[in-house]
Amino acid sequence: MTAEAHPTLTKNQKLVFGSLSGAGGPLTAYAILDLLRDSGFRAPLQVYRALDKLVEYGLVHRLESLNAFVACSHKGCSGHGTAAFAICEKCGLVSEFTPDKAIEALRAWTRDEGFHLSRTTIELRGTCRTCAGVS
Amino acid sequence: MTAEAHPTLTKNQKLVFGSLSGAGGPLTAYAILDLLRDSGFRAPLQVYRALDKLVEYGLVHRLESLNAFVACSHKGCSGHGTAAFAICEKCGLVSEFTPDKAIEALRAWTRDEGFHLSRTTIELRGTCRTCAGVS
DNA sequence: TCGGATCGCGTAACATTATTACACATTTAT
DNA sequence: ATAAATGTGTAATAATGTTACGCGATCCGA
Repeated sequence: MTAEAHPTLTKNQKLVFGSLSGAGGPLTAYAILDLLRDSGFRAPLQVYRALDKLVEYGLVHRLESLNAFVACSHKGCSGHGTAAFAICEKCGLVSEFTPDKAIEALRAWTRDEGFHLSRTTIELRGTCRTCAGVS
Repeated sequence: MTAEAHPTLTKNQKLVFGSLSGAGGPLTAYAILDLLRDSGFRAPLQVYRALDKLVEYGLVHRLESLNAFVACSHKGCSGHGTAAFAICEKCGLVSEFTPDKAIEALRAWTRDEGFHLSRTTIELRGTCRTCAGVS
């Protein structure tokens, strides 16, 4: 849970985090860039640099299977453990959750193997309750 | 484990699967393309089409966090369930395993949520026993 | 056995995602 | 005050993935 404080955000980091928070869902780096052109952003690197830091601070997660980024759902987020994501392939809804049992099972494997874990990606693809119901 | 037979592979599928099997580790689509130029491959699409099918048949896995592909480690593979991957960031070693407990825990979550699961990605990043020992 | 439907294949062009290289500015610690 | 570290801006380029189009082979029903 590493509830460590993160540094205060720089201007660009605040802008990127703001656009992700406002989006209510995942955005690609280039989508963020487009949103922030009015705020003076001109190049992808400005976005990627801010995202790197935000991910490092635990304020933003990267969705590997989407090549996109999403604000952490912990509202007053100050860092936390591994998260999992369920991604609806119909409506795009992304649900963040913390599957403690699964995480512990994976950790047990790493202990047995002598694997030093630094980062865990868990992403579920499928159809959310609403879309599954509609069929 | 859905031990269903897959269709016999086409020429391109065999070539792509062969290059992945021979590699002993993950390859990007473009790395495969380069390996197969001598066999007549000219364009990325030839690789991606074959990979799509091979993934569908369960013979190949996609590593989302690497944008790469790896042959399934089940030697005489004829399809199986969800796999997890531990990726060493020092030496590039990728270990495939089947974390049944973790998978069941995730499935339990999907049942509670009414989420219809179609595909599960579990990828661990870190340092393998050997590289961790070396420090 | 003819004809359409499906599937695989080849090629070109293009779209999307991410990084490298370089220069300058700002902040931080001494 | 100054050196080091961090953040910023810009341009160019690399890496990854997709769309569009046409052709040939195979499968299958009429």
